[in-house]
Amino acid sequence: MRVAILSYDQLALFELGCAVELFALARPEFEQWYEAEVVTFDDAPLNATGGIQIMSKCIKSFAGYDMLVIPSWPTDDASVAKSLLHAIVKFAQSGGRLISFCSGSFLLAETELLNDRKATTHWRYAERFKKRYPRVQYCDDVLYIYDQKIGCSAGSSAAIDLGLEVIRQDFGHSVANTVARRLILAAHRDGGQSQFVETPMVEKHSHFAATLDWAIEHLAEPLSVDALAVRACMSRRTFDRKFRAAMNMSPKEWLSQQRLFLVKQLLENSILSIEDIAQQSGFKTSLNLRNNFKERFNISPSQYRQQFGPCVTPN
DNA sequence: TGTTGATACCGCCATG
DNA sequence: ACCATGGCGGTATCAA
Repeated sequence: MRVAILSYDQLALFELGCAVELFALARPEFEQWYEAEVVTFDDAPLNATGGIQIMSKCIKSFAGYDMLVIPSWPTDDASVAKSLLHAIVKFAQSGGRLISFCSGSFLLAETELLNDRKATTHWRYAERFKKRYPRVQYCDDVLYIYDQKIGCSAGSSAAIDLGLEVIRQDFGHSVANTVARRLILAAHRDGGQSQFVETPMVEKHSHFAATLDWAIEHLAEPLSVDALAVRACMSRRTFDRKFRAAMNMSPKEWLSQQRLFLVKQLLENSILSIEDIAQQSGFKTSLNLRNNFKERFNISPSQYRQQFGPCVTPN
C-alpha cells in the first residue's frame, strides 16, 4: 500500500508530523506496512513556521499511490492549482483513498468530491467551511468521518483517530492498537469532540507494554488483573495506577474492549457461532458476550453480523 | 429477573 | 519536602 502525504508551501507541521508518524514511520514489527512518502506539486522549496524549509519529492500525478493524505490546507481564499485538483479527482476516480486532517478538508471540498457527503474540519474553520462549500454536509459533532474511501478529521489529534481507523481497516484491530500504544495514545475514541485524553503517557521500558501485547494475544484465556500485574512485574496497586495513567481506563475495561474488538472481527470475517466466538474471545458464554456487546455497542452480536458480516460484505 | 459470592477499583496512608 | 510504591479495605461491579 503506497501512501502519498501532500505537502505545500506554508504547510502545518503538526498535521504533517501526524501523517508521517502514522504512515511513514518504519514498523519492522509488522509483516506488512505502508510505503509512504511526502510529496508536493510545488517546484520550489516549501516554507513552514519557524523558518523551516522542507524539500519533498516533486510529482505531477498520484498514479502509483493507493492513498493520499492531506495533512492540512490554507483556509484563506487561495486558489488551488488546476493541475492539483485534476490529479486528486483522477486519483479518486481510479479508486484511491483520500484522507484529510484538520483544514485539509478544504482541499477535498475544493475538488467537489465532498459534495452531498458528510465532512468535518477543525471547529475553528467551521463557519468558513460551511459558507464556502454549501453542498457539503458539515458535521460538527464528530472526531472524524470515513466513508467510501474518503475521510476527513476534526482538529488536532483527531487526525490520529482517523489514521488509526484506516490502519484498523487495513491491518486489523490488534495492529491498530499496537500502533496506538506506540504512539503513546489511548487506543481509540469514537465519540464527539468533547472527549479528551488527559496525559496518556506510557513508560517505554518495562514489561508494561509487553504485558498488554501479551494479553491481546491471549484474550481467549481467562485473564485476571492480578495475573497481568504479576506479568508486568509490579504490585496490583501500581499496575492499576499505571494503567489508569497510560490508558485512561481500568484494566478490566480495556480487556473487555480488546475482547469486543476481537468479537467484531470474528463476526465480520468468520462464520463461527456466537458460542464459539464467546469461547475464542474469552467471554466464555454467549450470554456473557451478548451482554457485554450490547452494553457497549447498543446492538446485539447477531444484528451486527447481519449488517457487517461475511455474507453481506465479501470485501 | 434477582441473589450472591468473587473480583475490580481507587482513596487513604505508611514506607523508602 | 517530594515522589513512586504497595498494602489495606470499603464500595462498585461483574459473572454465574
